[in-house]
This record gives sequence, structure tokens and C-alpha cells, in this order.
Amino acid sequence: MDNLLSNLKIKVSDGLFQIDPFTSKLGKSIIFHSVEMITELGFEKFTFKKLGESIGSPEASIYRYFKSKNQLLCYLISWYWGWMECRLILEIANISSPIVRLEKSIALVLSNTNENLLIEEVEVYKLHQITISESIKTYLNKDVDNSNKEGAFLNYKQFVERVSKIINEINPDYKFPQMLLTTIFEGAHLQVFFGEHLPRLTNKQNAPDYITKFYINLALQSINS
Amino acid sequence: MDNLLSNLKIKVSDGLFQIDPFTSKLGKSIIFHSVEMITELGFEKFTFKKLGESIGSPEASIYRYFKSKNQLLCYLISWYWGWMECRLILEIANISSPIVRLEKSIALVLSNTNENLLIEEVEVYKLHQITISESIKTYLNKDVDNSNKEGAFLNYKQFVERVSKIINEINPDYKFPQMLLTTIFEGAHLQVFFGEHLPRLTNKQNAPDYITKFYINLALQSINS
DNA sequence: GCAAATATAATAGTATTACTATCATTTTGA
DNA sequence: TCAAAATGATAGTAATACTATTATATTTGC
Repeated sequence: MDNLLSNLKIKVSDGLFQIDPFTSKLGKSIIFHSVEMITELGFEKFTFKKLGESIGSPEASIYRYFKSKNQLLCYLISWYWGWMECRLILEIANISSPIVRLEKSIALVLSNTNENLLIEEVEVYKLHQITISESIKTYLNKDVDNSNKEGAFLNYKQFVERVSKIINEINPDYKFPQMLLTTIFEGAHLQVFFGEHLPRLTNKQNAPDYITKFYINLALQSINS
Repeated sequence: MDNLLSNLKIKVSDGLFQIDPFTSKLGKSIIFHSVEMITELGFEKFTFKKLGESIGSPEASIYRYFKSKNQLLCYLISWYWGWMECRLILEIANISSPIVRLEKSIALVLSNTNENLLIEEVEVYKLHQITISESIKTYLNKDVDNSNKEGAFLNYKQFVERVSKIINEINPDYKFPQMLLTTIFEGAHLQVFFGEHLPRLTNKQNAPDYITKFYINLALQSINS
């Protein structure tokens, strides 16, 4: 997989940066260290000043790449869904059964790479964790309509779109594929978080992949009924 | 309903305030105006300074009631779930069928009072909107374990607990009531938000209560299978 | 009805955040 | 090699999220 993906450039909407970070050393460093730092501190306590210190560059230089820390978060999350779409395509290629393809799509959203895979300076393991706790902050705010215009959610929409087509292969009459999928994807992330911090809000099991199985069942029951 | 509820005092964990706001005029004013202001500005742009100006009291006075704007948000959201539990109890009293009780529980989470009902200085219509866009911010952060210790999520847990008991009446062997319910409650809020701002991530229908029906079906299919 | 306790107002101050601006220096690439 | 672009160094600003202090109301318990 690494080899295949190392030839890919994940497309991120150009409204999500001022200068494409992958065109320079500093840009790549911003990406690498921001993933590290947001994972460690959480988005609220993460600042460009701290980021600058850890990179060894002044704050002002970071602002040349991203106009705000919000834009940077949107960039990272968008990159994540772009990368997930790549993984999805590889994962379900040559699988004829749409049910199996759907199962694999849902499993993918909950899977994390074990090794700390580094793609385009992005530690994808950590970015997965960031997506779980921080991604909703890209849209649950009063600037959502602007972010939307800047293309912040295109990659996520495209991912959802691709999987909803699989749902309509299974049942062409199913009316709520996007609704079902965002319920599942966002719900899945939340259950991971609850499992760690608020166990009374979930049903943690020792069985591996119990969250995945739960959501696969939920999806298939809903689609086939 | 108003009459019944006007005799109730919604219980909020005392880790969520410094001074109980309902014991003074200023406290009540903080509650009333913060609901107004968070609805209007969103949580990020809401500040104690602006709140103080609109109340006509200095910032420092507000800090005597709530040690941070985060604590205030936790208070409001907790109050919301306390209030929702009261509504739930009234709503499902004397209904023998657990299926109907479950349906009503889910419908309740998506329902908003039409009139701008004022309970204990809380405009509940606006607080419902705040819950949709801001409630996850009470826990998706690095302070979650502390907030949890302070009782920030007790009312929500209790609400979920109460409804999960209904699920286990329907099917005593069902293993994932909390997981199903938080998926539904959080998902339901999200679909409302997507319907307004990111329609490609949902399936907005003209039919009234389509979100409610979707989640009721989802629940019943999952529980009965 | 009055003193004491308590709540509030008025004001000031601090460290940090989220930026913007300017100019010198280094890197790059045609 | 020379100009353009990127970066570094430095400074500055308005706002945020608080804390502290002291004076003035207001409440309350006796």
C-alpha cells in the first residue's frame, strides 16, 4: 500500500491554504508538527506560537501558509478524508458484492493503521485520532457556510457520496444513504471517544471490532428493510 | 405542562457553578443572557465581557458564578438534559407499550417547543438550538475527564440510561442500548445542522419529522433483530 | 432597626492569543 | 548571476480569559 500511495498526491481544496504546504520544507514541517501538537494538546490549547517554537520558525511564517488555526484544521481533516478515499478505492477494488464493499467501507472508517505510517509528512495514525476528537469543530461553528464555500468539506462529501452509491447498489430505493452514513461515521468516532472517556454513554466490549460490527449491522438492517 | 414544570427545579451538579445562578437576580440574568448570546454569536465568539455588557454588570461578577465560559456551557447543556428528562417522564407516563415509549423518547429529542417557553429564566427553544451545535464541545476536549468528575454529563447519562431501560424492556437481550441511543441522539442533532448548512451530508425531505421517523426505524430494526 | 455578612460594582492589571506589519536575509531557479 | 520569492527577526495590536482590590450596595439575622 505504501508504494502505491507514495505516488499519490492527496487533493485538498485550495481554499484551505494560502501556500500549498507540500511545496516547501517549512510547509511540510508545519503539517508534521501540527499533527503531533494537536494530538498532544488538543485543538483548543494548540497555538501557532507553540507550533512555531517547535518548528523553529516564527509565528508569522506559519500565517503565510494558513490564515488561521481553523484553516489549518480544515486542511488536515480534508486531507484525512482525501486519504481515506484513496484507501477506500484500494480496499474495495475488485470486490463484486456491494454488501462486502459497504462492510469494508464502514470498517475502514474505524480502522487505524497500526504502524505510524508517514504519508506526505502526515502521521496518519495521529491524524485519525485528531479526526475523532476534532473534526466536528471544523463545521459546528458560525463560520460553517464560509468554510463550506472554501471547499473545506468537499473530500468528506465525496467520501460519503462514494459509499452512498454502494448503498444504492444494494437497495436502489433506499432514501437516506447520506443520512445513514454520516450517522454511522460520526457515531463511530464518538463511540471510540466515549469508550475512553465516558463509558456510560456507550457499551464497551472486549470483543475486537465490536463498534464496527454494530454499525455494519445497523447499516444492513436499515438498507434491507 | 408549564404549570407542572414551574414547580420543578432542574437539578444541575454543583460542580458546574461557583454560586447557584438561580439564587440571585444577577445569576438568573447570566443564564438568560448567555442563552441569548450563545445562540446569536456561537460559543467561540461568546465572551464574558460581552455578556457583562449586555447584562450591565462587570465581567468579574460573572466569574463569581461560573469559573469559565466552558463551565457555563456545561451548566446550560446539563440543565437542558435535566429539563429533557422531566419532559420525558411526563411524556411517557402511563404509556404501557415500551415501543411507543421509545418512539416518544426519540421524537422528544428532536422536538422543540414552538412557543419560546421560559423556564427558570431559560429560553428553552434557544437552548435546544445551542445543544444541537455546541453540546459536543462540552466533552470533545482534553478537559473531559475533569468535567466528567465535576458531574458535567450526569444529566445526559441519566437521560440515556432511562431510555436504554425502555430498550431492554423491548428486548432484554439487546447488548448496545447506550451505543444505539447516543448514536441516535447525537446523529439527530447533526442531521438538523447538516440540513441547514451541509445538505449533501444528509437527505433533507419535505416530509415533517422525517429525521424522527428515520431514527425510530433505525432503533426498532436494531433492537428487534 | 442596626450591625455584620454578603453580594455587587468599579476599576485595574496580567499573561496569552490571534493575528498584522515591516524589513533584513537567505534560498531558488531561469 | 541576478531577480524573485521565501523565510527570519522583530515589533506591535486588539481582544481574550482570566485575577485582584477596594468601595458600595443589599440582605439577613438578631
